Amino acid sequence: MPSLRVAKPIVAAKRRPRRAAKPAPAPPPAAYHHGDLRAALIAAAEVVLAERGIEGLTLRECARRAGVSHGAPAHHFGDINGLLDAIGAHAAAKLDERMAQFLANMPSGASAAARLMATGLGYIDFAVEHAGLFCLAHRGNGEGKGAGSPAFARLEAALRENMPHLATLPREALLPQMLMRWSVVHGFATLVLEGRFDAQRGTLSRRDFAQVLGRVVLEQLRPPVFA
Amino acid sequence: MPSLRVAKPIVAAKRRPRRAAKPAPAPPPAAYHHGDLRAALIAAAEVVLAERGIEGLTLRECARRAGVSHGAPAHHFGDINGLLDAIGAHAAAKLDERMAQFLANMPSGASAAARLMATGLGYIDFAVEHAGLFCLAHRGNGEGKGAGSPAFARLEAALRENMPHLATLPREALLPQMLMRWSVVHGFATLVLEGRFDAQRGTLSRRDFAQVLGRVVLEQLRPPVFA
DNA sequence: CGATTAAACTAGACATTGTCAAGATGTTCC
DNA sequence: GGAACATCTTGACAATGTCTAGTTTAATCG
Repeated sequence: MPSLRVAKPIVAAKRRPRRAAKPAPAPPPAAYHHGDLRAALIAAAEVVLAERGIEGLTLRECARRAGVSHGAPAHHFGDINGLLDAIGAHAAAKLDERMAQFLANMPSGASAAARLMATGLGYIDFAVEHAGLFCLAHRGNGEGKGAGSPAFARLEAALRENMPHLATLPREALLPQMLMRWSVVHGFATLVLEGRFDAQRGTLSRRDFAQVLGRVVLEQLRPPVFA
Repeated sequence: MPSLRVAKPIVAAKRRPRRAAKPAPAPPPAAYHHGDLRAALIAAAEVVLAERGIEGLTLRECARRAGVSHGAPAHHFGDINGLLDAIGAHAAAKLDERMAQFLANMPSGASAAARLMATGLGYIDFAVEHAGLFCLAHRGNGEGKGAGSPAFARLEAALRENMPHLATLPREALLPQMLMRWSVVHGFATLVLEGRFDAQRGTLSRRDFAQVLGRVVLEQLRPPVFA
């Protein structure tokens, strides 16, 4: 990284200028020369990320895998941070998907507490299985982040379900609870990713171990506050 | 990073070959040509880290600041990961210092819960004030990490104090509690560092905001489980 | 005390990376 | 058909990590 000087996103912010009327062939803003190179580059990047980790993720390597010249990505992402942000947005969506999936896999009669736990375990599972993506999922201020994200809304709903006597409280009143639970899950996932518990897990895969230990850790949060 | 091939720490692991009898001048293994270049490089690295963040930290920049040639660091750290690990070890020690300091600043009559909270706030404060160092504090399997670290021992002591009825329990019985609390603090610190709450903090500095919000979040953990 | 050995460091080279500028190629629209 | 434009290529440049070989300096030992 040669120039870390001040800030020169010069060619950065211009994603989809216009998408005027056009009943034409490909779906969204499809192919010019290549066929939606932007998506292809992101896909390539995710493969690299899974293969060589975050350290091996390079603009040029992505271009290579996509079969284009090394300068091509610049027009779509401007900067390498642009690419990282794009992957991050995709990753955030996938993370949310995983949580929703864990939630959907619960038996229909499951308690609210069990469903709350499930979303947490989904978060942890995604982090451990896709470490690279997970690291990039928290970038920029894309609208899907922090408060306002679907994940946060799900957390809020689960919490209200779980504590009936708080169901009607204003949001600020249970925000601390939400933040605390978010912190536990995020922190635990991070610690696992840093290999902090690798000494304790025997023959179990990191993923399985994260699930069983994660469940134990999250159990510590019960009984729900003030219940 | 050219070669991510397999693993070639060739000149890596040889820190202090021998330190035979020698009542001579400088303290530990002091100066050969430069005067403990190793320490000077680490110091320079920490300055760079504070000035330009983790992205601006380079072997060559450190060498420049220390006034040595660009190849010099290799003999002390072998790899750039060697330097990062060295800084990480230093950072871990400083993090522990900060927690101990927060603990020491408590009034002598403070409750066990308040002291437990204080160590957590110390953790958070260090993370926010020295983001770069904090990121590197969790690397490798240096003996000061994870279970077995002084911080972990402190946490255990505070927990036993806080829950008298658990004071005599075997360690495994309260390990989940320790992990959970570690996760909250670590997770919250990480979220703050990622700028996740920057929209909510008004004019407060990130550091101050982390303290007040951190306190609120950690309050949610009381009353202590099963108490 | 002088020679040898080894450590600490220098200097040069190389491959790789991010970024920029300029040009070539195809698409869209009037 | 031709202008305007987005897309992509090519070539260049500075900067970085790492390797190799050489140079300087300290420690050791006969």
